[in-house]
Amino acid sequence: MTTRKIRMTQQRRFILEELRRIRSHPSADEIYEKVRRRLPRISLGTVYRNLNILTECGMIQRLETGSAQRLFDGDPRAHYHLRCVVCGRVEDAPVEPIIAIEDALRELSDYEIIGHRLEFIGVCPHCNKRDDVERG
Amino acid sequence: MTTRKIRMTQQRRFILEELRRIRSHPSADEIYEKVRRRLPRISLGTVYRNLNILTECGMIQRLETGSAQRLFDGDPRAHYHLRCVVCGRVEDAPVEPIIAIEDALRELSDYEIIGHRLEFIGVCPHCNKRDDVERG
DNA sequence: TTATATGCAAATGATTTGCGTAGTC
DNA sequence: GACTACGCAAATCATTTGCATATAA
Repeated sequence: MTTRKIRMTQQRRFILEELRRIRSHPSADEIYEKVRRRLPRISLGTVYRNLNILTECGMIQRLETGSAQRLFDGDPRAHYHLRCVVCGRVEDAPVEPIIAIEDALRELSDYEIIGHRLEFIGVCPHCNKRDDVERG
Repeated sequence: MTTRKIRMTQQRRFILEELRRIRSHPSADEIYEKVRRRLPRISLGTVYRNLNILTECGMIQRLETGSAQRLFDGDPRAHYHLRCVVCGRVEDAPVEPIIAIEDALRELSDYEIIGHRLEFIGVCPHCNKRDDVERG
């Protein structure tokens, strides 16, 4: 449990800034493209390293997706997500987290429960509209 | 939307059998190792192909994990999971799914909600015991 | 000053795919 | 017999890592 010293480099700051500015939940590659406009010599490896460090520090969150590619969330607070099955986009769900949801399980399981993740699955308005058109 | 004909090959049947027999949620590689005992010439590619086809058919489920590796679940019914943060093991959570959980969001979101996934995070009894020992 | 971080490129690891052959329906 | 699936090996894709150099504290 060595406490590591974190230096605030330009790369790290820009990555964090982009992540906080964007409402969506971008992939490492999307962040790389954004930051590259301001820091043309940054490498993709550096982006990955920083995303991992910032995740470990609890300054950002890493989202699991169905595919191999992960997404990142600049908001470190507990909140739920809403995923579009058609286009894969992930947004924050406009509901507050319900911590009480863990209580029932505490009595029924021999696990020590420390949290939960809830994700809603749906079709976003954009894809919904497009589906209508395609169906005629 | 071409309806594809699915043939029940030995490989496919054995994969399905293993997945249904096992209570845990194995990776493609673990399934490969199990099936290989009965079908020594099966290839890992075939295992992946079948796991994907069975997932598309809704006969099994594919689980997202924090890492790149996916896990598979022989139970196709809607149910929640319980993940150990220490060892990564995933079990079924001993609670019934609550469909009503989606209702609140239907009014608050412009997404067409079609489902949700809930995962509890905790420490399994096995890892909990080990932690105690290590802390002394 | 000195440990931490970077850029680059090569390595990794899980998963997918092309192709010729085998097996199911 | 026709068409799906298989085994094998090579390809792909996201992510990680080794190393020499640069930079924040």
